[in-house]
Amino acid sequence: MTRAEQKERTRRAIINAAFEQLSADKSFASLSLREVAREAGIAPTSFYRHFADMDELGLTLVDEGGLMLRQLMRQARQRLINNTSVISTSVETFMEFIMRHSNVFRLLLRERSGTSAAFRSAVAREIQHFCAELADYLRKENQCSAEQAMIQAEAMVILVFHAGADALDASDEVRQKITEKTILQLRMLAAGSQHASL
Amino acid sequence: MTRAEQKERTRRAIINAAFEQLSADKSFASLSLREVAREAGIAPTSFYRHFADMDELGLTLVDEGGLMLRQLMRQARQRLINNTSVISTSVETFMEFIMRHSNVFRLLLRERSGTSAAFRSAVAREIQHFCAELADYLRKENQCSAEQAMIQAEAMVILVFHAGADALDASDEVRQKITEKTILQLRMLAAGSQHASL
DNA sequence: AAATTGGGCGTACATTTGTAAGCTGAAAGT
DNA sequence: ACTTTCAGCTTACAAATGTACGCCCAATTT
Repeated sequence: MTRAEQKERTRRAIINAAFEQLSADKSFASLSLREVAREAGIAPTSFYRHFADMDELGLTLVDEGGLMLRQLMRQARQRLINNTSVISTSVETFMEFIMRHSNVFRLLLRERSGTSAAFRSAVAREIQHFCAELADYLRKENQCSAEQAMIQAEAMVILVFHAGADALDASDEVRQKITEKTILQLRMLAAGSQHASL
Repeated sequence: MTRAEQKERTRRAIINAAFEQLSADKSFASLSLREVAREAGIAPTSFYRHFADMDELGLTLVDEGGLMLRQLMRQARQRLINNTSVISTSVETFMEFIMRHSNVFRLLLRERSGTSAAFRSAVAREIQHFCAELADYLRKENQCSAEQAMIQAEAMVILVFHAGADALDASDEVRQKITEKTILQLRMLAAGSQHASL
C-alpha cells in the first residue's frame, strides 16, 4: 500500500469517527480531539498529521454534509419525473435523508447557530446552494421575479429544515404528522406568493 | 440584610453572570461551573448552594428567557392599537427584542437544537406559548379552523425566529433587509392560508 | 545503496474541570 | 443566652484535555 493511500485512509477514519460520535446528546463542540483519535484508532498526537485542529476537521465535516445535501436534491429532482407534486416529493425525500444521515443533519442544524463564525458561514453557504437551486426552479415554474423566488425559496428551506429538526426525535407516527404539516405550510407559501398584493 | 435576601441576591448574581458570559462565541454548553462562579464572585463550590448542577441553572435561564419573550409579545400587542399592520409591527418588535437581549435569544436559539433533551423541550414549550397565542389571534382574525391557524402560526414563528438568528450578526442595514424579507414571507403565508385549495 | 521524508507512537506537562470534605461566622430559632 | 442552621470559603484530588518533543521505521527519493 502506497503512503498516500494509507494517509487518506486514516484521514477517512478520523472523519468517520467524528461523524460516528455525533448524536442527539453529543455536539461537535463537545467532541474532544482525544475522543476522536481514540475512535479512529490512532494516537492523539497523530491527529495533527491530518488536521491543524478540531476546527479544521469540523469544517471538513460541514463540507461533506453539504455535499450530501446536494446529492439529495438531485435525487429529489429525479423522483419528480414519476411524480406530480413537487412539494410533497421534496419534503418526503428530505425526511428520508435526515433519518438515514441524522448525524450529518444534526451537525448542520447545530453549527448553523453555533459558536464558530467560520462554521456558521460554512453551513450558511451550503444552505444557500440549496435555496438558489430551489429559487431557480420556482422562477421557471411560476414566472415570478428572481428576487421573489429567492425569498419564497428561503422560507421553504427554513420550514423544511425546521421540520427535519423536529422529526429527528419523533416517532414514525409523529414524523408523518410533521411531514403533512410541512407540506401544508409550503403550499400556503406557494399559494400566497402568487398573490399580486404583498 | 436578612439571610433569604442575601441568598436570593447571589442567586441572581449567578444567573446574571451566566447570561453575561453568553455571546456569539460562547454557548451555554461551553460555560463551566467555575467560570460562572468566578464571574458571580463566589467560590466554585458555593455554586452548589443554589443549583444542583449546570443543567439546573441552564433550565432556569431558559425559563427566564421564555418569560421575557412573552413580555415582548404583550408589548407588541399594545403597539397594535396605534398601528394597522400586525405583521410588520410584530416583526419589528421582535427585532428590537433580539438586539436588546441578544444573549437571551441566542440561548433559546441554540438550546432549541442543543444536546440536552430537557433543554430542547423547555425551549419548545416556551415557543409553543408563542405559537398558541399567535394562532388564537389568527383564528379570530381570519375565521379559520384552529388547526389551520396553528399550522400557520408555527410557520410564522419559525420564520421570525430564523430571521432573528440571521439578524443577530448583521449590520443595521442588512438587518433592515432581513426584516423586510421576513415581512414579505409572512404575508405570503397569510395570503396563502386564505386559499381554499390546499 | 544511501539518504530523506513523514505518518504514527509514547511520554510528558501545564491547565482546566467537577466536586468531595470540612471549617467559619453570622443569621435565625429556641 | 444558647444552640442550630447554612451560605460561603479553602483545600484537595482525580480526570480529562490540548499539545510540545523526540523516536521509529517503512515508503519514497536521490
